Amino acid sequence: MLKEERLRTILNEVELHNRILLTDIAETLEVSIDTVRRDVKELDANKKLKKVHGGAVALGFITNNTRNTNIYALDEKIKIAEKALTLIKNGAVIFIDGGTTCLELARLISMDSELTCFTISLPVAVELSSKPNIKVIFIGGQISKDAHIAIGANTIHNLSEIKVDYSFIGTGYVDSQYGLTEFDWDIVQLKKAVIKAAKKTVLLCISEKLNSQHRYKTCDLKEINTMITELNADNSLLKSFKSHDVILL
Amino acid sequence: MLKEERLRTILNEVELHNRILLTDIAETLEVSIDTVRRDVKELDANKKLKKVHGGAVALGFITNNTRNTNIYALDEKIKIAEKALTLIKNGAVIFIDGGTTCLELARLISMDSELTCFTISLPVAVELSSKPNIKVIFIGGQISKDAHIAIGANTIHNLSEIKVDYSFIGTGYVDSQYGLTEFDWDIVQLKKAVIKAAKKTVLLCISEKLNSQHRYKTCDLKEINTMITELNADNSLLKSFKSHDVILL
DNA sequence: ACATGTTTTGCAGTTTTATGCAATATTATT
DNA sequence: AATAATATTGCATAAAACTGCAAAACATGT
Repeated sequence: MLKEERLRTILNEVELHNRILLTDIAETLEVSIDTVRRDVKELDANKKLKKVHGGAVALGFITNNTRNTNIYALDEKIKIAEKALTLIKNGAVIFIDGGTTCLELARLISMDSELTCFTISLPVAVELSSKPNIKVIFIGGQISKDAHIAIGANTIHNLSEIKVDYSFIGTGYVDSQYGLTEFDWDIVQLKKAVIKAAKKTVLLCISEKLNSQHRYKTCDLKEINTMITELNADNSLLKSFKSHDVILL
Repeated sequence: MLKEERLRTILNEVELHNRILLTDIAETLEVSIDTVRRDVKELDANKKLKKVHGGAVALGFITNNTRNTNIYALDEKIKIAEKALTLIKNGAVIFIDGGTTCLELARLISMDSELTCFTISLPVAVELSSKPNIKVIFIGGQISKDAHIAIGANTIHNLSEIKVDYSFIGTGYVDSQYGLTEFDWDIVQLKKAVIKAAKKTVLLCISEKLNSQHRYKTCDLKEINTMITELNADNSLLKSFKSHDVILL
């Protein structure tokens, strides 16, 4: 049996069962345990699986554990969040919006950084509150069942009384002509308040949402100071945004 | 079974039930208690959960009282919460405090019940927001790192503008003579506001806290309409509360 | 076909890791 | 204070991982 076949077989087994024992593989492939060990080591080095004591497990087996939902385009969102993170200086006062991309940003903030973070998002607040040096202020309100954020008049009123250095927000839809739009009227009111409460607004937006629009308008593009999206976003999509300050990965 | 699988199983159990007993895990996984202990220790070191005497609790499942990291008391807390649940009628407007006992109450509320719930506790809000028919209103404020509740002047101000049917609260210490007391002055101010915001206040309190007191006073016992504690609480402890309206299990 | 160098494989000895057990210490509970 | 439950520690054993080495398999150039 060729080595390549063995590697393929091992990987298949791991992906099928999420885990394998080296002894089992050695037996079924009729090679020595040392050979299997070397193979698995190689696969591990190539990030195909994770080698553990006594066997190997599929990559997704270890990670993703604390994440309860499967997030669409997670990799892209993490990259965007990483870029956004570079804007945050120690000691800053920021606002972090709801949505999965913003949640990734909250996740990425290091334990050591000292920040004051306002948020309306329950998951973001939970994530941040475990970081000892982050002062977390939750803007209260009724919690929406779908987005898990505080909404309503009281939330908007509270937002009107603060001014943060940076506001990191998401949007439902964004288009060079129509600006930022949403499906939900209440969300629009909220986002308007968020933008008003910020010296600078940073839009975190996967390319999927570029050049799409909906019924209710949050703001024009010119009110957004920085937009972060993927580099691989279709150039034709991006050129219409070029007149504005767009950071790409 | 691979060690990796065990770690994952333990983590899953913790996240599912918020708490586990080492003895239970050892039995289900068919390994020695020492092994489980080592595993949990490792998970704790990796910040995946928090190890406590006799077991482990999920992160985010935080007590507001360091004295009380004992997971055995949880059974009692659940019983107390179950009793408290009987007071909640459909359509009611209630407030639920922070702390593990109140969190248990939030967990027990059924998916079908229609309620309006105010809270200052992040874990309670997270728990309730998954229930479709509960209107959850989070009273905003700065999130305290230890208790994971909103505190501060804004929180207290917001509380001053609401009136709920029932307020379910916990306390650090309770004594027939000194009433409800706390270790923390800010918490006292908050609890005063909570009591003021309620038509009726229900104290959820494990017997461990009976006849203990601390520096700062929240209120007299007579301001509490109902106190719920365990039946097995020492009778001598309870008789001094008899002049008040005390519900026992 | 042959020699040479490289890669792969299995083996033996050694080191590391995982696990359970027992003795002791610490922590809850009464 | 006494008792029970849980933690910690050191140790023994077994399994697994690592290391160096030599034989086998393979590739390559002549």
